[in-house]
Amino acid sequence: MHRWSQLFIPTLREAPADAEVASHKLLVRAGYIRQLGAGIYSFLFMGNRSTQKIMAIVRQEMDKIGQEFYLPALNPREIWEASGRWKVMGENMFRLKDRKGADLCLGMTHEEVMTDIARKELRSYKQLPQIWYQIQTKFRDEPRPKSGLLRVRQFIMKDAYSFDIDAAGLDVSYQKHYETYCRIFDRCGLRYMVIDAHSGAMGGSQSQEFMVRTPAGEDQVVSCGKCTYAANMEKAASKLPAVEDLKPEGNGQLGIAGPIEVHTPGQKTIEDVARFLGVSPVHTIKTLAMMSTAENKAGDKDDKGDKDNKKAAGIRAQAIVLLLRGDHQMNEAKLSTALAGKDTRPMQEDEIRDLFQSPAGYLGPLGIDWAKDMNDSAKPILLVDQALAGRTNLIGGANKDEYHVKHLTPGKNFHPTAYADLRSVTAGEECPNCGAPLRIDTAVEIGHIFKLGYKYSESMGARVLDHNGKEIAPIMGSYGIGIERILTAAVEQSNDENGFWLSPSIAPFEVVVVSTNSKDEAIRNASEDIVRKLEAAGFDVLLDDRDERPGVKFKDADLVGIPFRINVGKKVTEDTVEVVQRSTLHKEDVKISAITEHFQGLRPASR
RNA sequence: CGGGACGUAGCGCAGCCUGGUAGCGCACUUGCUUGGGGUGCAAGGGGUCGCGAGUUCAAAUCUCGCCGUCCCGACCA
Repeated sequence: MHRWSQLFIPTLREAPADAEVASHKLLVRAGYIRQLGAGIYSFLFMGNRSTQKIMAIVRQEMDKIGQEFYLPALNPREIWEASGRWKVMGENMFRLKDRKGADLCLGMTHEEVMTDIARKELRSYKQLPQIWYQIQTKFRDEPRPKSGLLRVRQFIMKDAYSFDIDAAGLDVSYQKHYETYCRIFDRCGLRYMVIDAHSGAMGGSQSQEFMVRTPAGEDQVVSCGKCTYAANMEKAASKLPAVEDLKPEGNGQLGIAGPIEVHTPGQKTIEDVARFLGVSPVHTIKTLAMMSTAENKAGDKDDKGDKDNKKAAGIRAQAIVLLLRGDHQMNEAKLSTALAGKDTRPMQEDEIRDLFQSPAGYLGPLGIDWAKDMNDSAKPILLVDQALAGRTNLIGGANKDEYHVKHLTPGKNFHPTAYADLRSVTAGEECPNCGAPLRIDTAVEIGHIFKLGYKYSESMGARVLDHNGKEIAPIMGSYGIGIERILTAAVEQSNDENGFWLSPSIAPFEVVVVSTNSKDEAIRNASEDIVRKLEAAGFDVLLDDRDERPGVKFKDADLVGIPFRINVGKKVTEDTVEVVQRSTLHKEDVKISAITEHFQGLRPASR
């Protein structure tokens, strides 16, 4: 029997001043966690019970589709060199040396170790498909740990990897994970959404994230209120209302006029220029100048050391000019996708002047010899956002101080290297599927499924023989769930000023029995009797037998996340206790003799 | 890594400007009291004032350096 009086559940009336978000404050106040350092937390009794239950659910569901492994957190440098990520991970990876001076790191994720096993062991298509998973501690040296358990440097992750002979097989493995993840999050009692995610340029053909809406989240999620469309900001699309182009000016001639320079003294921002010329920003072009930085994030399989990379950098750095509609915002992830994973940085003013002979605020597309296609690395690339395709008579920079140009028409007056989706969606724009207005929310990512493709199997040399005896690389998927984030998200979405409530499936206890007066023998006996009965029926029950005033116990019971409370008071003489549902605070009298049946009735059918 | 704030008892804070015996609330201990929403009374225990230098007769307080934590930004397969 779990007696509160004997347990360590250090509840706090006030949250530490450090805590900002609800889940952080409440998990500390409820005695679930304590902070050890920035982004490093200890789980105490209650917190550990909850995460253990979450892991049990994850295991049960994952065991239906895969096999559990347990891989080392301590990894030798070599396998990370093999995949090219020793370098790519940069400062985000914890690194250390052993006594012999050999480089080691703490795993941030386990594609390398899993693929290493695969390359050593898998030989034939007959061994495929495989789904391997583990529940493991990950380490990431976050530049800025924050928001309590939301962004930490050490955390538990369930990570799974699939190996298939072909893309069709990967589709099946991916779908299995999708369904499994839905079951896991459903069982954890979360309200979540599944969104299309940015899959990067690394051959990742599909990627979805499981998100929980909360103001504490760090991701921006675009979703449709009417249909099921939902996507990460980095991927989201929208329909734009048609824009009526400006009429060409001049002697009444039809069609499109040629570019005309206009004097725009002191007008630097889009808003200034639009106002000055008496037009809406939708008729203007926003010009952004970027410089590609050397490394190809997705690529570099062969990490030959600093010198070679720097040399390559010198060759590959390239100017990239972006054109967007004046009122649109550039999205870096989309830009990266358009550039096949290349990193970019904004150009310096003097670079713009040197390259384009234009002052920084007045850059425009005219008179520059743009690259013909994306592979033309000798000339600057002109990337034009799709929203400008088909538009006419736009206003843009004249490459000349205090001058803009009217009557710019893409494809006519200048020739883009390519069109691409480069802009961020904003709230209220139309859903690409159904046209209803889109909303944007912040959310926290609790799971991610990802079609990896061949990146790791190829770079690390995993090969199997196919039906024809031909050697091929297996195609992989990777699938993650943040264990603590399930807890955190659950707290974020179910709390009030007095505390939080978890689903019975992941709460440290399903019921707390409050003995309202521990000096009263009848009450005390009845309380223990109820606990015994419920435990016999398989419930996790906490008995609050502390010698405290009822008010103190009620406050604590409300705080600590337990979904049901039984108040044992004077009515025991009438065989009656009060059952309180924490989420609704709904109270009802229940006969002690029928207490087990009462709770069995509340249980989900499948168990 | 850039910008900002903070560091005094387990938690929340005052004291610092104007240098001189370290304080409040909660929590904790003991006794009494109370017993359905953090009961009341009384008596107690607990602090290297983040660390290190410096100035001074004297430093929580002034100066410098370091460390730590939080927030904004950058970053976030």
